[in-house]
Amino acid sequence: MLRLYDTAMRAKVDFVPSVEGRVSMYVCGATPYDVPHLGHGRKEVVFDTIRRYLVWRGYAVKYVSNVTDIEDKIIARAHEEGTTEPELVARFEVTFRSAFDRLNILPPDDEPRATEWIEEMTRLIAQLVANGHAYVVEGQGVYFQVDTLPSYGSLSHRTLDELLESAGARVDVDERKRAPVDFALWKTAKPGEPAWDSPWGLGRPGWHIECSAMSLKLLGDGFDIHGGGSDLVFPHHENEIAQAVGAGHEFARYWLHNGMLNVDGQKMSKSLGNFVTLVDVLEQYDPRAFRLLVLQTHYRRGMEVGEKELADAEKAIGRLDALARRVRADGLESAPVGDITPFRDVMDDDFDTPAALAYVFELVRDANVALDEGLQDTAAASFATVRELAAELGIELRAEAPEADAEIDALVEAREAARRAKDWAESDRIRDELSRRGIVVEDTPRGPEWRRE
RNA sequence: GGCGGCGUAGCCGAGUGGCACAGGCAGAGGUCUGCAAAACCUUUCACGCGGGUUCGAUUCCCGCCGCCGCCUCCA
Repeated sequence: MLRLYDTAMRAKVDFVPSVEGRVSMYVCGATPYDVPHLGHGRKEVVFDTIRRYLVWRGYAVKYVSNVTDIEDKIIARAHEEGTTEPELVARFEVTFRSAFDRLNILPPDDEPRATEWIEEMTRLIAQLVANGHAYVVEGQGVYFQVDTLPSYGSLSHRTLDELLESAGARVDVDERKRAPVDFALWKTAKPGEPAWDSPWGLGRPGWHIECSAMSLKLLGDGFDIHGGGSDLVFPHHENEIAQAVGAGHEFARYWLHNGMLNVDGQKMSKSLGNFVTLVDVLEQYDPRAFRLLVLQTHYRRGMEVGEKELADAEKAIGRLDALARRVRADGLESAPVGDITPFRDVMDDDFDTPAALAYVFELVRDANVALDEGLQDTAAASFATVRELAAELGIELRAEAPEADAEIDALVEAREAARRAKDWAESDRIRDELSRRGIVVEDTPRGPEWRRE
């Protein structure tokens, strides 16, 4: 039985999809007004891994993740750069997607853009106005009236009183709203801003309404899983629920949130200015190392990331690849997958990827031991399991055959000749020469083998 | 101030009411190697502090200290 931690219940609960064998999930995507940072990367890796696991577990999964392509920050940034909003978004979307591709993130089944679903949003807003949950402020827009919905706060476990007490303590209260906690559903356009038509005049949707409208439309009422970063629990996800419920819909049945990523113990974020871009890290390190690092921490916890952590993870990846090379050299690549039960058991327990990886690395050792002892069948079986489970976690092992290179081959051969002649000075000199060219030579029972570092 | 989370070896980081074999990285010693590399074996180092419940607490409860997140845009 698959169990997962539901934010609303604040507990691990049995996962029972609303339609047997099928899972519908929605994960809040990013607002591409700048390059992606490592936090985006973590979120993508976490939910991609959960999605892959559900598929691997036999569910037919429909995975939807949105692109917020209209929003205040996009407008501001486009203005700064003297470009248009669509151009800005298109440019950064490419950056996001290519970074995600390198992380082996599967594309969503559907990736709705906010601007393509305006009509759906205005319909939802109109419903909220009709139901008495929203009100219009002339010249400003439409607001959701929080105190009309008694269940407000159920996800983030806050009461209206608590919210009213702290609201305004840190933020300027908008004078036109009936209560400080009320939030915008529709924002009236100022001159020069991109705008869409609506029953309340030209304007654009509020951030929260997008996700409610698009998730309900694409996945239907009562879809199974809604995910996102833990910093979205309040107010974003709370508001999504309010909008859907207020309009008479049943919303997500399970809420999953990934923990934040810390640099030197502090949350990494745009506002703190301590963020590291995903692009930089993926250029400096094997993208699989970042993925491994993310999965070595449980998804709900905060995790530390820095150069040391990334370098360590890269070495761990090297260990996997080294085994793959060994196995390929022995021609043991095809074997049935062995025991996956320990893996499934820990993954079924709220996606415990650190424990799952521990099992994978135990199998790596088993395979190496078997190879050392000449137990080829055993080795092949362990390796097949390693490869299968690593791939399930989105990590592909590499055992590239060294590409043909006459010059390198000649050097390696010359070194071999020197070694045969026991001319160690010469053979070491050649090895140093190769090393300068980024070539690693390993002397194996089958003779010397080389690869690029 | 309100709500929540966390504090496990040198670092990252799982887990558990019953001896702490998690795992990765690093350190030490060894096997293999001409030397390496890779691999394997052995090994050093840890449950923040104080109470309580219990036969037994790192695990459950309370308090304290420290750190972090949310309460505002945020993954």
